Amino acid sequence: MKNLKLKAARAAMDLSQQELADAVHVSRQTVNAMEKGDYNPSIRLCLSICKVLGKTLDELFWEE
Amino acid sequence: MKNLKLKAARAAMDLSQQELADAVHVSRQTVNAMEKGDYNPSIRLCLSICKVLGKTLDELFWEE
DNA sequence: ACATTTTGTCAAGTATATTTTACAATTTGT
DNA sequence: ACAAATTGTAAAATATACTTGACAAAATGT
Repeated sequence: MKNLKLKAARAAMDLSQQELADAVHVSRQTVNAMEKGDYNPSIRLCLSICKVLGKTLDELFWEE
Repeated sequence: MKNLKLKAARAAMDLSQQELADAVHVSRQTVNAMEKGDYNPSIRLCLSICKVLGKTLDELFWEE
C-alpha cells in the first residue's frame, strides 16, 4: 500500500521528508506515513503536496 | 468555497445526497458538508465518491 | 393545497488524523 | 571507518473528520 508515486515525485524535486513537511506545514512523521501507506490524509494536505511537487491529484493519489 | 463540481456530478447521476452517502458509507451530513465546502474530507472518501460518480480526483477536487 | 422527498443546519459524541518527543536503523558523504 | 543526515517507527496528547439524532426550510410530485 506504499505510495511510491509520492516518494518518487519528492525525490525528483530533491526534497527530504522534513523539507516537504515544512513546505506544507505538517510534521515529518505525517509525510513519512503518507509514503508508507495505510494512511488516510486529508484532501487539502494532498492538494498542498501536489502544488509543491508540481503534480496533480490524479498523478499522485489515484489508485485503480 | 462550495464544491459545485461535486454537486453537479451527483445530479448528473440522479442521486440524492442520501443515496450517494449510502453508496460510500458515510452519513448524509458528510456529503452535505462536502458540497457546502469549508470542509476537509479524507482522500479515501474523495476516491470513493469519484468511483461512484465516474469522475477523477482532478475533475471533482482540483482547485487553482 | 397537500404529502413526500430532499436539503440545510445544529449540537454532542466517537473515531481517527496529526503533533510532539524520542530513539534506532539506514543511507550518504568524506 | 566514521560522522551527519535521512528515514522508520512508537507512544501519548491534541485537533478535527465523521456520526447520530433531530428539526426546519425548500423542492418535487400528485
